[in-house]
Amino acid sequence: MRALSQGSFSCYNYRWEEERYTDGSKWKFLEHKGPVFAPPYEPLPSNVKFYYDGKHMKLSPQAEEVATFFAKMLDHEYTTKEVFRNNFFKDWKKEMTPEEKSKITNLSKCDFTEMSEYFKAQTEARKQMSKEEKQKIKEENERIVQEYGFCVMDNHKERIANFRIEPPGLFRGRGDHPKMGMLKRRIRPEDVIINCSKDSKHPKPPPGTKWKEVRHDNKVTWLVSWTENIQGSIKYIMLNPSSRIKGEKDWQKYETARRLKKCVDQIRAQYRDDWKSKEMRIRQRAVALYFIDKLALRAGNEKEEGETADTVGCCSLRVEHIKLYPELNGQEFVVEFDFLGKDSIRYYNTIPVEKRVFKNLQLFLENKQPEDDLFDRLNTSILNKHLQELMDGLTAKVFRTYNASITLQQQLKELTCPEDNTPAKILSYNRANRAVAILCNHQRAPPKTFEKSMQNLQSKIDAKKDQLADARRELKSAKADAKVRKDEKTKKAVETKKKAVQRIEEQLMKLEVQATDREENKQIALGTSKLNYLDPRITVAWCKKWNVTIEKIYNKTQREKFAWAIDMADKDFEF
DNA sequence: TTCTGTACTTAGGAGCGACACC
DNA sequence: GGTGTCGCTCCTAAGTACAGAA
Repeated sequence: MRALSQGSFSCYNYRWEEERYTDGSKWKFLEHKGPVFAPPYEPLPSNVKFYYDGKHMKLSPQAEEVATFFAKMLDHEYTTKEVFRNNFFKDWKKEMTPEEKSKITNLSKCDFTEMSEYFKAQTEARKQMSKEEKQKIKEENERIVQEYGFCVMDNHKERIANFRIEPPGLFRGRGDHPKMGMLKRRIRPEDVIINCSKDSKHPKPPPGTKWKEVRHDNKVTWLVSWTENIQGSIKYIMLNPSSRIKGEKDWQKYETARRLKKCVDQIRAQYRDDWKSKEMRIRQRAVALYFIDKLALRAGNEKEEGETADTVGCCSLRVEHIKLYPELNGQEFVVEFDFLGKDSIRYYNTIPVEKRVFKNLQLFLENKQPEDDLFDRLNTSILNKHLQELMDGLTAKVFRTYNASITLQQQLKELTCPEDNTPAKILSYNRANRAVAILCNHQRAPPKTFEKSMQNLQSKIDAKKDQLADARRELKSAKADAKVRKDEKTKKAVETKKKAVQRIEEQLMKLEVQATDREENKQIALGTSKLNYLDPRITVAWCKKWNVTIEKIYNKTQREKFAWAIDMADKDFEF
């Protein structure tokens, strides 16, 4: 592997040698066409009516548009939630004319069903379109991608990730979000900041409009930004993961994690030592770091109360999120974690910890209320400052990357049997991947059709087993036949039957492997760790070592994102 | 030190199209 | 040809991190 600092980087699209910028610039030249805006609102046909308190009411276009957002979500349980309904109604009223506002005073008296039916019919009609019509739409989409989906950054044509501006609609937060149902307003050119280089052809705003600003900031990587109205945060249009700028950043991330590998033993020794510190803040820091390292918890930045769902990470854990058991199920010093993490995904885990950690936790809990911070002398900024002193570039999240990648490597070593066939090897890979997903708590809702699809697979397996039994019987009788007759023809028949048995055995095994894999994956999402935490070079090396084609592990998008790794890792790569 | 704003990464789910199967 | 299944892509929310102002 080449050194990062040399900046040489050649893969499918990149066959060049160039210096990295050392002054913090991200590019010298940047040219693009600007964003694609959401299509304008098309008023409903006059036969699609809205009713208030049982009576037809024609809505003004603005009020109607917002009403359609609600109508489109009618089947979702969101619309039954109190918070959602209140937020929606409040924002909807802001879009009404004074007359509408005075009439429509109760959301429960609003009847959106005709609108809802109309949109369902439209979806259905879209499905029923002829091949030609569908092809035409596809081509039009393709044209837009060709025009707006690419930019030029320093001599390279690059794919843009999200060149379409988010359309207006109702905000759907995750979990118990206090702002769910609020109106996410339409973004206009006047809201948009364009970033490109001075000497590029600047994107043109749609006729009759202006950009909010055109700037030329090459210290950042984004092309377009705007401020959304729900949280007041900035949204960006950036490049695709396959781009040079994202690929290098990704590479750098894994290189930082590999540097941690070299000093992690020392860091662990130190935080263990710090459990004994005289200073409370150091003990807290040391215990938090232990959790981040051992359990791959997220850092846990503070959040503004009431602005978002109530979720926590390590530094923001509260007393109510852990329980201490001096003894539980035959194990000593057990900590039970139960809290909502990112995306309101529940983290539940009981783990035995060392006595010192346990005693420290007892100390941290003393005289506190359930809603008090567990680590009251600590936040992510303090923790990261400390980590920075231990290793250049070290932050809390590097531990997640490091532990994920090292786990994959170890698990692959442990689980891969050289004599296994390819499907079995892939099962081992998925199991190693799964170990990481479990560590990182990457969950998914079990697919709605899970039970059924499992049953289907099982009946396929049963059918295959029957088929195998038949084939074996046939083989047996062929053998008996051959023993009696002893001629070429019957001998040949035995060989054919033997092959058939073998083939069916292989098919059966493949199905069984598939069933195991699927069952074990019911509530676990492998994609997130594959995409964000596992050094792709580990995977590339494993594929090369065991002659598994990379296509079996990475799909096209993933191969594009990891082109740098596919290009540079050989079978001996060690994380 | 705390707060705020900004930039960028990480996350799960919806929806859609390809493909297998009947 | 119709239907069910599944993987992929897109979408955008929700994190982390850090700089600079207050």
